[in-house]
Amino acid sequence: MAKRSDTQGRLDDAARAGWLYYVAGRTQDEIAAAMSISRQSAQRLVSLAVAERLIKVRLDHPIAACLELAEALRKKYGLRHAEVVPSDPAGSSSTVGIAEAAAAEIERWLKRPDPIIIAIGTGRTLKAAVDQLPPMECLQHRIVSLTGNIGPDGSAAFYNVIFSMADAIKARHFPMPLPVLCSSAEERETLHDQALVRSTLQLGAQADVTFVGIGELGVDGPLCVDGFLGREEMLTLVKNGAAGEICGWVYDRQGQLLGNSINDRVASVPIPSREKSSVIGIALGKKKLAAISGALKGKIINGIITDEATAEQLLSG
Amino acid sequence: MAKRSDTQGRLDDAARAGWLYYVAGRTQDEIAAAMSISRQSAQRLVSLAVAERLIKVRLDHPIAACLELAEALRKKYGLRHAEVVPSDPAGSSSTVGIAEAAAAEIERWLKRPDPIIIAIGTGRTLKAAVDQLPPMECLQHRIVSLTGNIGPDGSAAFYNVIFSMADAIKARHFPMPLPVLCSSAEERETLHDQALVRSTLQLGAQADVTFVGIGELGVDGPLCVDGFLGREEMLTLVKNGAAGEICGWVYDRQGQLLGNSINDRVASVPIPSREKSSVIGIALGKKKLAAISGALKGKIINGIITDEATAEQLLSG
DNA sequence: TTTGCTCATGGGCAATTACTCACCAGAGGA
DNA sequence: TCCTCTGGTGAGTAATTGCCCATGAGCAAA
Repeated sequence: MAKRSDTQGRLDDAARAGWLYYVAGRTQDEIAAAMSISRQSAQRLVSLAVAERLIKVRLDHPIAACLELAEALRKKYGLRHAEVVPSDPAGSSSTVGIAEAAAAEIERWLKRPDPIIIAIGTGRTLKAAVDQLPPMECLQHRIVSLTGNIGPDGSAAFYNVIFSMADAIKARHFPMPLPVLCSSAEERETLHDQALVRSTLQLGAQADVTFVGIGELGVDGPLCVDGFLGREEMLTLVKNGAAGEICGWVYDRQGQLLGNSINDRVASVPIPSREKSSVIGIALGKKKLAAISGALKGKIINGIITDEATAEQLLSG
Repeated sequence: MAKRSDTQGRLDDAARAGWLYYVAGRTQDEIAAAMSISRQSAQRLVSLAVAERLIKVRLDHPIAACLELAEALRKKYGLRHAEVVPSDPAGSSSTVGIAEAAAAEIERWLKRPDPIIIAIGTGRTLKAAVDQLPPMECLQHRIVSLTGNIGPDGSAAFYNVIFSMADAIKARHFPMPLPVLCSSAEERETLHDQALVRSTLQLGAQADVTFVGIGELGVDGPLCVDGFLGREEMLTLVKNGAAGEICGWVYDRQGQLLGNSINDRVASVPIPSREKSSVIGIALGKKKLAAISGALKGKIINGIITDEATAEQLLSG
């Protein structure tokens, strides 16, 4: 019984010490003097107060909610990187805030002094992010595009992001001199066998970090809007369970690549290893929810940059 | 990337750093790495977060000694509410600790779902408490100031607390468009007869809970320091037995309002009924002892938030 | 354009804090 | 009674943090 009351008294002391430390801002030495104990004991009491959750810290800032969501996402999906930006309340645009955040993240990688390989996917959101990049000189790095740069009509694909990136960033960049979709698996094989293409493919496979957009499916999704797929093909895909697309690779709600689909004809570099490198998806919005969720569940990506509203839906789902 | 010079962005970063440090428990080195800044910058952001009061620390523990004192106070003076916080041993500041405790109590009232009327007095201690409040949405409540918001020189009275409160709390708030002291009893009557003022007076009278500071008298007391009373007037008051003031209402050591004094000219709302509502005084310190004691003895207040040392003196006296 | 001011930065260093180790005291069981 | 286990203590040491200073960028006034 002495033990019980001692424990109680110790918690009181812990509370007192914690109060003096955190609220009154005194040092542990001063607390030790005030309570007539050794400095080490004061330190123990303070850390006990923390461990017993007597001390509650709160952060009054809109960012706090975002950071908590990011932490939750990281935990739920085992991510290497998660970033949540505040939702634009009036937000209809799919790039508000997220583009800046993604640009900041890209910039962090570009600032590294050691040479790395950065792979870049495609998509409007990613393009908006890249457009936010300030001019930089990064001759130590190599930047490689995961997707072909030739559109369905033979012109340059507009949302091939690597050219926008090359405008701002001085680095060696490697576009893919291929269409986005081949007409058949055989054609893809032939094309991929070219020396130039092969080295680019190899480069992509070695990427240290990859940034990709995430496309939703449906007749309003980017694959259709940009003319890579016809309306009928798309409807068939959706009927077969397709939920989203990254660099043209189509997957279902669990993030499993579809086998009997256009995936045989996608000319893109396979998405780099999520074991050995960071693959960061950049997307937000209700329309993309299934696509983002699938990519996370199937571990097609191991990093995400999104907004508050989307993060909440991802966590509740 | 956004310009680093903009204040908003810097505060966001400070919030991020503060969150990572206090909530996630990372070291400043880790934060620096995560945010791609130097460790020193991370440290600056963390201390900025503290300086900007983005970080709020609260101690959640009923400390035995304080509880005992609180219980004794409650019994001795028949109080509805008594709260005692640990004294800062080296404490010179009159707001350390007590402000947090008072803020917690105010927050408890604000969190009530049923609509209530909260009346707010004045004073430095009370202002410090209100400054600790986190942003809240409480549209169901009404907050009314007991004192005028026009200072002796015609400017806005700085320690009129309701405006600070309005910054953090989203609720209907009703300041008093009056001076603190009128030049005569007649002027007061005229002013109080205005329709707008009358409705505010009425609102104040209906308050469910009232928070007031307690001011000591003397030439160093707030009435003099803030220029509401001249030195001579004050000395006369003290000679006549004045011991303290709440919202400008001056009372003696037994808590009886003085009849022949400035009380005829105080424009404040009468202190709400202690029979039907809670009137909580917030004060500590040896200088205020007579003022606090008088307010308790005369039942001008029926609740007190103070510190350990003051509580002990109140009980021994 | 120059000048002067403000403010963020990074380095270095001293103060402060956290952790590990060895030891001790009391409770409870064999 | 003795042993062991739990939980606390102080010392020493490594890690972390706070502060000062010189520097340089951005900006407004001259």
